[in-house]
Amino acid sequence: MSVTRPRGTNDVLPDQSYKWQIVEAKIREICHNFGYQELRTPIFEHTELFERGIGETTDIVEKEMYTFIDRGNRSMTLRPEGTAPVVRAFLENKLYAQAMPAKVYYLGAMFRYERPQAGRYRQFTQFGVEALGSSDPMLDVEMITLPIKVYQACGLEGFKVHINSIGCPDCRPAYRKALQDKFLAQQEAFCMTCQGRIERNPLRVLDCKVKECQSLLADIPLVTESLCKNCGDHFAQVRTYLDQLDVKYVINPKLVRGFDYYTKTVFEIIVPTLGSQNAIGGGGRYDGLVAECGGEPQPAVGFAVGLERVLLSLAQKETTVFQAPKPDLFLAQFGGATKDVAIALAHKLRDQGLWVELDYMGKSLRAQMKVANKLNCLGVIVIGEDEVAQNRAKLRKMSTSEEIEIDLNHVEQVEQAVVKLREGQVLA
RNA sequence: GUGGGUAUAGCUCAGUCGGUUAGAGCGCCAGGUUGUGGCCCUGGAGGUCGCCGGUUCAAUUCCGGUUACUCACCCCA
Repeated sequence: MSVTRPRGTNDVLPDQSYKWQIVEAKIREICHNFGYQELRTPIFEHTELFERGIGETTDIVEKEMYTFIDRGNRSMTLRPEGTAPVVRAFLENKLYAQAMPAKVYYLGAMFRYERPQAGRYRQFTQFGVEALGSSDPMLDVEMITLPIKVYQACGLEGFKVHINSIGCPDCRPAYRKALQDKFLAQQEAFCMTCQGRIERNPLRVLDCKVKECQSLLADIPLVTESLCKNCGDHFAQVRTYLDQLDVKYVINPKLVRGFDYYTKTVFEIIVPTLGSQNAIGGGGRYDGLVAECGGEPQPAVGFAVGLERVLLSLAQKETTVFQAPKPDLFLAQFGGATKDVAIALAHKLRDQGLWVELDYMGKSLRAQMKVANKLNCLGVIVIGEDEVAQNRAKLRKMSTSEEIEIDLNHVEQVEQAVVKLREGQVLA
């Protein structure tokens, strides 16, 4: 029996899971403020949805999907991203028949069969937002500002926003052709991967990391100068709103995204200190995807954030957002009747919403105090035979060793003391 | 899928130029304090030296393979 987790997966242990809960709570709060509601889709979908939605020739579809045949001989795929399922749910449940745009978010596990690396896992967690049914540039801007709010709420700093427009079916083909022709003229000068890209997706050559390739791009035409009027106006309006909101960004004409469905606005948010996998969020407009999935054409825009990467970049710096939770009280006892009293008291206090710890290992009082200290308990109540006899006990504030007497029959005395403990006030 | 690095206690790592009982710090447990934590002191538990094979009188050490981790490419969150 193997006790190792599958490659590229992670256990989130108790000393980390509270951080996830905080990030998730921030996300839900901010989505709520922006008016986005959660849409929960299945973990797996019909394989065809991703093949058509993401694009047959993308890396994800060609070699990264967890695809299996189910017992009914259907081809199923663990979702590698969240947008296509949202579009499917939008169409299947006829959300377009309700008030538009449809504003939804999702939060959950995605799966891609890739070689694991820092910030890249086979099962990873994405939070994403989608707005379907409107082409208003205001929504493009919300897709950039919303994740920024999330990062800021988590105490993350030092991220950079890159934006670009990659045009639409009216203007992109011409640009793509122009690039391709230019590259083909000196094809041998490019690296091997780029030579392949020239055929398949010449835009991808733009963000190649090989120096030789970059040096060949000096006088290539920029997408931003090849946009049709509609796309150009749209991009200008997006920038105007961003400026008005004082959002810092850089226009990166070489920013290209991997999925086929993007049109017009694309953006990425990067943490430069994160290593090679440094994009903590990205997205863009996908005005053609709804039609591609078989619905009436609907403009749409969205983004996704990789939570492992957010947590990773947060781990690089101290932040006050992530305070480890502390137990309110430890009830120390000596066994026998004192244990019975401690159990009963713990039960009552827990009913009042207090986090109450007990000893389950038969430890001595001294050892129980050590445990309480190790757990960072705010206070300890020692319950011995004298205390049981008199129905009174000492409550000790661990940070200062201050002690007060409490009446074991009056639970509200303990509650009041805990309020002070949580506030860091003196008890007396 | 391609290339590099690593694998010794729960964690971080020493170490063995191939040789008898493989170490440290931290953590864990107990005691010093027969009813009071942090600091200090003492003691204890805990390892098939990743796995399989080869060379050798002898392998944790050398060699090959394998798996995992890790970094980078590719790509992406």
